[in-house]
Amino acid sequence: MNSIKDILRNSSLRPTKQRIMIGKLLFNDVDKHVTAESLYRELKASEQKISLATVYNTLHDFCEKKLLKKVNVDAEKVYFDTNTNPHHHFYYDSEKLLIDISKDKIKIQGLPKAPKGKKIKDVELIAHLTDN
Amino acid sequence: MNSIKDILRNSSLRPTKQRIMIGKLLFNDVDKHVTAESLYRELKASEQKISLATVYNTLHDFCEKKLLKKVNVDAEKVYFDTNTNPHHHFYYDSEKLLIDISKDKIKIQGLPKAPKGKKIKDVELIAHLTDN
DNA sequence: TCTCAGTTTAGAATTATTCTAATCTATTGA
DNA sequence: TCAATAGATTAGAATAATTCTAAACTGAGA
Repeated sequence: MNSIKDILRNSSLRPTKQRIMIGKLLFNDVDKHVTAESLYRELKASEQKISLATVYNTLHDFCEKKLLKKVNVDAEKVYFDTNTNPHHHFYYDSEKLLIDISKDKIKIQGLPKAPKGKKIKDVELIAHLTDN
Repeated sequence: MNSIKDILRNSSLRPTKQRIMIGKLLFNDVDKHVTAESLYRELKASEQKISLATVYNTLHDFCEKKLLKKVNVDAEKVYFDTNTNPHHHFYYDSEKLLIDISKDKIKIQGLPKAPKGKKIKDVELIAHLTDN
């Protein structure tokens, strides 16, 4: 079992107090979808002292190191997903809730090839759910 | 040929000066992808007087009336697409440029069915392009 | 241990978006 | 036709989301 410190060091991120606090919340549990704001609230509730700016910085650092995956769903909400395997999402529009769909279930055919000099880095598929 | 006023009236939106200004920029031309900010700059350049808040309000009104389609790609950029047919997108990450992919080219298989009481309203697929 | 060159943090600044009070407009009825 | 009014629309002000940057911290080398 990797400690948070090891995870950080393996990604050449210094294991600072703030990053460990955040890492504990993110990586000791099942897969999660968080926002900067939701994490910040969780941290405050646990009496930890950290600024919202640091939460943002850390989430972005983690993304760069592929420890998290950024998911843009809603204009006013960026989610960070601890599941970094290629996969897709259901999004519950009214509940603002994100659910993973495993990638190997889904087959996408007919995607045009990328123009010269470009390649497809990532395919994001989000199925929006509403009440029926 | 529908005038902008007709388009607005058909959607039960009052044909105000501001909406007509915006409608002219959006609906008299080929398909476009705009942001509130980019539209606002265009309007200012043409000496029209309008507030950024009104541009936001109008874009959202147009979306509600299905005259535009909102596309969330990038955390810090919401696009509005004048092509309201179901379709998908290429996104040029570095250029922040959005390109339509016609829906009938693409086949998506294996999408789980929506949970009880929910239905899939919309499937958004964005293929991110980077330099290779 | 002491420097010094990055790194990291978080308050301040900026940017994006929404709210709401004031203004405008279409309709109704005299 | 015209005034009153209810609802729609606008845009300045407020809020919320995100980034910037100066100060604090840390680790490697002497």
